[in-house]
Amino acid sequence: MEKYAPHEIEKKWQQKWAEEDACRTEMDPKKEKYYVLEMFPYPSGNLHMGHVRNYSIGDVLARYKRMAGYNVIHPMGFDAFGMPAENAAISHGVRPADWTYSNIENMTRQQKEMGLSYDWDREVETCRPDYYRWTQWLFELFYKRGLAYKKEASVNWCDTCGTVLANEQVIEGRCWRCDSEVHKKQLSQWFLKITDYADELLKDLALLPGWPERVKIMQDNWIGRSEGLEFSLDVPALGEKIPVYTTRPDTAFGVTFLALAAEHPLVAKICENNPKADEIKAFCEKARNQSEMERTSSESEKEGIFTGLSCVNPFNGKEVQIWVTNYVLAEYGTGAVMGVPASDQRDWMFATKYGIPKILTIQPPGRTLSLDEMTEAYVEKEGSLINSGRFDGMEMHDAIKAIIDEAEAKGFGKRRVNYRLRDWLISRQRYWGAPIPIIHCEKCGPVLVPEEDLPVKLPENVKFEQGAVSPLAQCEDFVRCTCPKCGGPAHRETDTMDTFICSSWYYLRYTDAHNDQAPFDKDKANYWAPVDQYIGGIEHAILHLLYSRFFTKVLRDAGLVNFDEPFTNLLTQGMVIKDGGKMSKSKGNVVSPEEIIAKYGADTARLFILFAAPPERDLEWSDQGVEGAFRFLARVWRIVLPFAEIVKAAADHYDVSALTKEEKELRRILHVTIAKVTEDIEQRFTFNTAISAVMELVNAFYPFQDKEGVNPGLVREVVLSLVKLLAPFAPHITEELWSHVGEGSVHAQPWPGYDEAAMAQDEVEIVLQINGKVRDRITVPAGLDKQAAEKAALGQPRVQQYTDGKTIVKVIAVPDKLVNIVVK
RNA sequence: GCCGAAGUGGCGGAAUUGGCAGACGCACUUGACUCAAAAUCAAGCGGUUUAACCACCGUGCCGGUUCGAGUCCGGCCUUCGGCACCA
Repeated sequence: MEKYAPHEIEKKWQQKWAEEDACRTEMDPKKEKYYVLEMFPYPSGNLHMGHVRNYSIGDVLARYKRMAGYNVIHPMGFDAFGMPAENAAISHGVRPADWTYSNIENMTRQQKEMGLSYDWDREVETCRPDYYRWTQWLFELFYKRGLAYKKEASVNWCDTCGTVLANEQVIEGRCWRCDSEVHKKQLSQWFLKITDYADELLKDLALLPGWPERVKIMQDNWIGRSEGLEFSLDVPALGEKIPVYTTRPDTAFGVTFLALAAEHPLVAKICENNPKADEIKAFCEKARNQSEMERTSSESEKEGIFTGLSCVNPFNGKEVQIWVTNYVLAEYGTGAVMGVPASDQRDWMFATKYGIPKILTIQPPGRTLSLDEMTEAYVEKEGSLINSGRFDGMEMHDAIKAIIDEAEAKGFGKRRVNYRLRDWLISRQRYWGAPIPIIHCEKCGPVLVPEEDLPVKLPENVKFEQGAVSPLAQCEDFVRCTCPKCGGPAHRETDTMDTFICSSWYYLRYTDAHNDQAPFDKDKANYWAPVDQYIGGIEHAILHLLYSRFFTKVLRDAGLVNFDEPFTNLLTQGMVIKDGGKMSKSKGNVVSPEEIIAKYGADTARLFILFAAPPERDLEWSDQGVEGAFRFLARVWRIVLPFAEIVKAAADHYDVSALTKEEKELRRILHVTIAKVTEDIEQRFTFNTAISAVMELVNAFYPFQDKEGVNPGLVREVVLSLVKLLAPFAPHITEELWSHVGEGSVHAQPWPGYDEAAMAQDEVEIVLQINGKVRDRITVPAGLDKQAAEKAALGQPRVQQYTDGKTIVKVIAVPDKLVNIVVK
């Protein structure tokens, strides 16, 4: 017998599969489909262990589902636009396209070396004109539906990347990609109106029982729905009204000031003819220059300036001072807030600092607060109203309703729902992205590039320089054009789209990757999509996973797809860590997949990574664990091959009743294993326990290699099942072994079924407990009833020893498990 | 501050419905094979105690429910992750 030599085997079968197009799938409405998708990678140049883990999990599912009889689509592609390509252009002078395509080539080679069962014919690369043509087409669709607009706004700007960022891409005030501090800039930018779908995006989380709870909670928090009252306060001196939003209308009688955001539009008018105008303007300027971190940290100082003006609280007619502050957010609600120091901690701190009065309007149940003794605001949502005129004594939740009703009845306010979610800022002042297909005409304003002129291709004659403005804006040939509407001189939009747009619809393009008439054919998309099982990192919990949901809903409303949600089930895999931390170049703890595959082969790499931890948890890399996985595969090799002749000669059907006791036990273990592996893959995704079950089967089978005259029918059953059970995890070695024992490809075999009857035991060991402590074990016939088990237990000498001279209070018997005797 | 997840041998982990804690693997120890080593095969492997059996202790901590708790309930502690002036 030859030794297990993974490299020859793997290369051989990878070639064969490629030649035979083994993973190619076609739409077939008669067959039930299954869509397995792993998040497509950014072409950084090399696969890392996180990719290996992601793809190994997906490949097990894809291969299993194929064997289970589904028409499986399992595609791969590249999320190929983005900053690093442009940075390479700046620092190394390579063209972003060349850099990207050579990385894709290398990573594709690495993916192929892993033996992943992708239908490469469906591959998409988002930076190719035949893909971004349709990204642009979809932008136009959004535009026509009123979901894309350009507006001047205070936006997040990253100096290092030289571009604006979406809210979702700012993490603790820093850029998600380069970690440099983000600051606000007033710019005119393109947005997608995701807020139009805020309510549905929130509500439909309920349609996703197959998503991890924490991802749904994160999206829920991010959307941040709140219900409350919007009402206006008159400013008699200006003849204006200031609308405010509050979730605590019950505290409306406690308002002692009105707080405006420094960016509030009314600030300019307040400054007209105002003796404090210079001071106010200086304050606003200072607030605007504070970093995101300084302004949004809850610990930072609340500052403000009195405008000298007042407005009127419509609920009680009282005058309240108008202040401009640094802690009210311009973008949320109305950019103005009613200040209630007694019921809001921020307002409390602000009022204390500036000597603004406080009025207590809520008393908690069971105790009496007084302002003199309070050191902080009472913010609990419990209690009843005081100092609130006609609402005094009312329970606060009832008061919320009553007060909103009154505001609506009197016409100065209305019920309102607010979201934390903001519209998606999609403009990027960068080159390597899909150009926004808009032409700016002096006469006609912004005009869509006609559909037949798409794609708006990226020009190639551009310069890349550190710190320069977008290369596209400097490219005269690109910028200058004529208006499609009036034919007059015009200029192109030079911003490109956020790459998250490209990745918001790629899973649909896979269903019809070569279509040059439409982004995808409706029937094909509706057959294959939604994705049945999506697998990827938790880092996309909000970003990509929220954007894709938004896209899907818009496409549904446009009649392009007939489902509400893109990803029916989601599995968020844990990180691969080593020495307690995430693998990273800076920590120097990186293990390269290429090295591992070169040393042990892809099957070992896959098996280790699937065995070391359940998919959702972080996985600690262990070089010795990899050795163990390799040893196991070699063990399988050694147990299967010597039986090849027997297996080939034996018949499929054999007389089970003729098996010896040991043989029968082996067959029992086999069927238990099949059931266990099937359940673990199908329902729990616990590949670690599935693999351990196969190891136990191999351990049970091992002694049989030395035995004479083992039943050939049983040997055949065990060997063929074993190879099939392991096939999704280690596709190459199993294919090689299959070529010695079976016909065709193992991956085209039906998944083995199990026989409940074979799983049954004749005898079982039960535990005998005295007061819950295990004192003995006995073997009894399976299915022995309670009385008989009890009797057998009480007859045991060890049991008698413990019960002797004591009173038996109670006996609990659980058939096939235990007998517990309670004594006193 | 709010929300969430987790805490089990030397290590990764298992115990799916409240019923034998530690499956499987790694590491380690011993034996076989070998001139020797590696590989392989066989056996052992939570702690205290013991020649051995036995016994006692043991799933972050304190308490509760139960014949029986890693699992359920109440109260903490620690670690990690997310959100964080959203009115």
